[in-house]
Amino acid sequence: MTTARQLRIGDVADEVGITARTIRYYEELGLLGTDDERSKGSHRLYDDADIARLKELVRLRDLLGISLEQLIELADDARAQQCLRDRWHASTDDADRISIIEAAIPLRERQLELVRERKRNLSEFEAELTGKLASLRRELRKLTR
Amino acid sequence: MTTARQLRIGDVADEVGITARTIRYYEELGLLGTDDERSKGSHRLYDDADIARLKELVRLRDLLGISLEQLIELADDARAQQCLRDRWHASTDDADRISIIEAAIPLRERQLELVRERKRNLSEFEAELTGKLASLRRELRKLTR
DNA sequence: TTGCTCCTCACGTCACGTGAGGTGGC
DNA sequence: TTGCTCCTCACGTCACGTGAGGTGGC
Repeated sequence: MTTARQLRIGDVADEVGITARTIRYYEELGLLGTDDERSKGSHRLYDDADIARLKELVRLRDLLGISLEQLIELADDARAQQCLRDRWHASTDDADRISIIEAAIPLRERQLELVRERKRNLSEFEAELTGKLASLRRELRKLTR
Repeated sequence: MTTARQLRIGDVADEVGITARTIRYYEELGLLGTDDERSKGSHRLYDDADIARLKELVRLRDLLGISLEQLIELADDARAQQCLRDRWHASTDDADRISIIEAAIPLRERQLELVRERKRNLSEFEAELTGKLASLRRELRKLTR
């Protein structure tokens, strides 16, 4: 049993690049493990898995512009998957692991498609900007010659 | 004098892919020509230049995640530039046009740099996702064989 | 004249920001 | 014990959404 390092909310916020308020808000929305055994008023504690999760949420939010409502849906998908795993966890057999992986693959594929679509839109924008810059520079050369 | 087509706010909203409320809000913030001669209560009218401007604002907002406050700054830059042009407009000489172009170029260059940075971040994300997908598929093949 | 779209308030909402006032761990 | 970070309300803000009630143009 490895003792994972326990981080406080401020450290997590710094590492992820958000504020403590945002982390509490995401917990309130159910985007993070709700940590049932924490007694009211006591400090929240996080580990590296939580940091990885938050970083992914923030990236989906910022780079893809996904709303928190949509993030909750994705999380629900993931949780349904987790539930599936828990139910079959007594018999950690191959059928179990296969179904988990088969659920995870289309989720990642959807994310990948969103990333690529966004890149295409940006490439279009980039092309327009380079075009405008080229014509501006052409015009400038014509005038300064 | 070409009679530019006059569009109403709903048509503009449809074409740009936003709502009329958003257009009014942007006008309120000073992101669109404030149209001084419109009497209170009468309909707003737009032309193709307004549509182009709105489309660019929306793209900067959505693809680059730029806040409206920052968009206002950019608009102020552009307006200062416009002011410069107006002041020297009596003598539409080369020095005038050169200064305008020399002001426009770094503005476009900054936008281009932002677009490329965003693309780099997305490429990084894309690489991670393809990596995860590859290992998921490897795992699946190992289990189903 | 009849719809339809537009107008102006004005309150609601989402995703947090920002104190106020108080408690907990090195 | 002294700071420092944490806690929980709770109100503020940004970027609009969403009616309410009324007016204007084909």
